[in-house]
Amino acid sequence: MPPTLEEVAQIAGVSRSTVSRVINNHPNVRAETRERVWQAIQECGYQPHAVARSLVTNRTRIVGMVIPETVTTLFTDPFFPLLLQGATEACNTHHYQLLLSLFNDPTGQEKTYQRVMRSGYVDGVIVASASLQDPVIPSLLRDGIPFVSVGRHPDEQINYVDVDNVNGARMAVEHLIQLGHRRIGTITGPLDMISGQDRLRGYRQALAAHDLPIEEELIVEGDFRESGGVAGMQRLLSASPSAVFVASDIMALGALKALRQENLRVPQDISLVGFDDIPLASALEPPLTTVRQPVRRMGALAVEMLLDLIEHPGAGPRRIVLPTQLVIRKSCREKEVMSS
Amino acid sequence: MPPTLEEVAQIAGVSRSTVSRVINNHPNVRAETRERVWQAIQECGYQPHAVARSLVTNRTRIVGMVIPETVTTLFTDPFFPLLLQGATEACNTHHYQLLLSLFNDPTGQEKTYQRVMRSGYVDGVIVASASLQDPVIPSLLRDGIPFVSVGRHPDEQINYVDVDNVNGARMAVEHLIQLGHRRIGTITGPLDMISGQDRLRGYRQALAAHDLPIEEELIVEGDFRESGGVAGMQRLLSASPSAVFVASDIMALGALKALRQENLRVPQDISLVGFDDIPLASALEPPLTTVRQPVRRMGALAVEMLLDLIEHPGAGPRRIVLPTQLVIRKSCREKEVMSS
DNA sequence: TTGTAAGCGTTATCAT
DNA sequence: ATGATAACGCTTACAA
Repeated sequence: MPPTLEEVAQIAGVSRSTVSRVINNHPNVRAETRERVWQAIQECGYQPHAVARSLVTNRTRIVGMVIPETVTTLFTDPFFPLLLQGATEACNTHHYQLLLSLFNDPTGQEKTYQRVMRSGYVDGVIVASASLQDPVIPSLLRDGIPFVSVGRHPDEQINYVDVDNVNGARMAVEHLIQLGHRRIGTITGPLDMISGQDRLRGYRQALAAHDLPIEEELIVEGDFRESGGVAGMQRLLSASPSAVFVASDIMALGALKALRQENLRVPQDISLVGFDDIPLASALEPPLTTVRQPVRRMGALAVEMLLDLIEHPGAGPRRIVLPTQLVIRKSCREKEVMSS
Repeated sequence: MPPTLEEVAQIAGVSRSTVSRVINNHPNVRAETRERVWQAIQECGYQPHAVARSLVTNRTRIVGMVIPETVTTLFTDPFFPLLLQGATEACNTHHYQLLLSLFNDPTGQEKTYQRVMRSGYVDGVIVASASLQDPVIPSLLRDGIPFVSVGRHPDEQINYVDVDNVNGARMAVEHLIQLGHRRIGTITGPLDMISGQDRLRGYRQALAAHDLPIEEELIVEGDFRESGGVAGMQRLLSASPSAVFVASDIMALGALKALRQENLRVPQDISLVGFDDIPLASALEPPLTTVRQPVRRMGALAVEMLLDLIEHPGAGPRRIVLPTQLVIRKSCREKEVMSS
């Protein structure tokens, strides 16, 4: 049996409360007793029992990371790993812990939600890229559980951190425009996700800013998966774009494969820009020009925002939008101006 | 305030204990009261308070996943994500939760260990690919915390799940031998990890089985990272192998880049086999022949073994070794027999 | 500055 | 079959 407060108290010859005060550095303890208590603590290797503590403080120092059902298959995409890494690191520095919840059982969603969220184990949660109709966010709101969303959300009262998807996409497409491309297609993300919508919006903004027409046949909806990239590119080909902005690197890989299938070369026959800058991007042949987003940092900031929320509830909504960055590699090339 | 047992009891007109019995399906409750209690539970939306429950049962239904310091940078490698996914899914089906701990602060290792492991929040842990001198395993043993290691461990008493690294490596090298290669190099994993050692052992076994000499200059130690693959291949080149078994796909990517640098083509000039079968492998040019390991399954089995351990302590050591599988793509080619 | 005692929401023992 | 009641290990008034 691990030692308890009581035992430490015995050894130090004080009461339980005094030991408790020492551990929580309450001010009103005589320096000498404080000393004696610490010694007793060392002596028996005392470690506070977090569960018991939580029962009275109503705080567990555990935050949850909720990854909704729809995206668990994307786990091979380094987005979640990086987000997790950032989040865990922030937790470590603040002496919090991270509980990982995949909501991957569509039928039992609500049940799982109840079990996980209302068990009292988490002080708050981070919700990773929920689609707009995901039921988790409304539930959280209803239950008054502190949370921050990774990826912005139209609802006014929701705290989030996000990257500037609109601007990132816009930079990507403007890069293509500057290279002389005029027929620029896009394979979007799922349009029920804000990030999917935002990247499409950036695409539109870039075209509009350069007085290029927006043609619906140059826009096909994808799903952030490789297979979606393949299918998207196949459909897009009939609209014969000279360049394509693909809303994720994983889809860009699919697009590349589809092009190879058709014996089209990148960038000679068609230019490609991705989004994410996952390690794969630089490993592709040709190395992919793409938009880098600070995912790990986003994970860390999400945790910090959440802890702030937990410790200072009630303040106005918090939002952070991080910048993105265009990384130019070798998948784009100038479009020669044709005289025809 | 969420409802407590007491309130449910009030509504149902019974005592706290009876409600508790109903919730834990104890047999000795009259069907009719049971019914009334369930109704009361629905009525007020009661949810057991896990923390309070844990205090008395000494069980949290939380398992920890410990990822030691040395590997956190490898988080972009899909190994951990997949392991996590498998583990989380298994947790879900058994109504457990998963607490993720990266031990990424080398100085505070022991402190973090104490805080996380001895806080009483976890019923047991899974230790992911610790190096042989990692201090976590001895600590766990000392503290009597149930755990299973992902990756085998020489210590007799340690429970683990692993893949058959020896055999996987052996298959890979035998594939090269069958293609006619005789000078086969290898870039190993870190040799302070059992998986690194085992894959090297497989390499040696394959050569030995075919009466090929083992030349030390054909063996260079890597680190499971891309940069290690680059460096390894550069060194290996002076020994002029016609084929190389690289102990991880990520390193194989590095090796490929190093070869490109030297204007050597794969597989025309040199054949390459990797290990892991991460998504990158099939995306490379040429698609990489590699050894597939069931990582996700390993994660799920690790959790299941751990739960078994928690629920039936004391039984003999448990071990699972899963088979690996050679996936032939396009990075290897027959070695023409030269008459010189 | 320190100690006493109540209470957090459960489960478990022991009566009834 | 059900109800008191005592833990579980801690924090926190309140008293001294």
